[in-house]
Amino acid sequence: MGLTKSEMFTEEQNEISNIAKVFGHPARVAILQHLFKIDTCICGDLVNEIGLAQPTISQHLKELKKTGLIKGNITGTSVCYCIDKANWSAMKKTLHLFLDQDLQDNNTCCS
Amino acid sequence: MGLTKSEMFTEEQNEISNIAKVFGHPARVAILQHLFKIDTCICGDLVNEIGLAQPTISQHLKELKKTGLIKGNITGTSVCYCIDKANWSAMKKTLHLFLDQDLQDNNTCCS
DNA sequence: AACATTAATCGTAATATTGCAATATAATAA
DNA sequence: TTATTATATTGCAATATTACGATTAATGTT
Repeated sequence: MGLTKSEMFTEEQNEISNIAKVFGHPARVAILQHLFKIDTCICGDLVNEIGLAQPTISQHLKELKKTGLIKGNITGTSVCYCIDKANWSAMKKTLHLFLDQDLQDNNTCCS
Repeated sequence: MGLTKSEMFTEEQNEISNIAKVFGHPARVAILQHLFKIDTCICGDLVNEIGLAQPTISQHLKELKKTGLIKGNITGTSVCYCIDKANWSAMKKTLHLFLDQDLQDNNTCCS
């Protein structure tokens, strides 16, 4: 159906999957990497840098803004986007908790 | 179009987004968390644990297996699924490189 | 005012994802 | 052999995502 049954899962599970979904497109990964690299940006740069059409980039930026990973300041006719450091840190903490789970190494069935 | 233009991005960007896409559904997060918790598993457990229909769980397991995060051993009529530790570690390394990027903190435009 | 520039929004087409009923497959039990 | 049990596969309907042309909105420039 294409409709995720979010209500069946814990808040943590939904939070993790929502974060992951944002990273689940190479254009958004590329945008974030570029923002990290130059540490300041405008949308036009990204259109040239990444090669997708301007409306497509704008749409991806909107997704990133919606989850709070980036923020944008309007400066004249252009918009300056950059990483939202506080939210990035919070997101990292959530993901690390999930990724850094350790196994007790006592599963004899799959070794 | 729903068709990601993967060829426009670096191998690293595609790798990160492919990993993230797997985590981009709460059912798959729940499956992985459960596998970590009990450190051994069969599919039937997951159907009860998670509450989605058996074919749906089976489909999610297939995704997880495809990316190598889990592996399954056939034992009689049931299949024992568990985390693939080596691949999990490799995946973690890739994601950490991306997540732990640091900002030079010299962006004056968005502060 | 008239035009240029930049980014957002709208509308739409194409593809992907999710979920499940029905069915198939495979191994075991009776 | 005939159930029974456990999981996979198929087929399909519904929703989501991706991409972009056309347009709009907002600001800046001449």
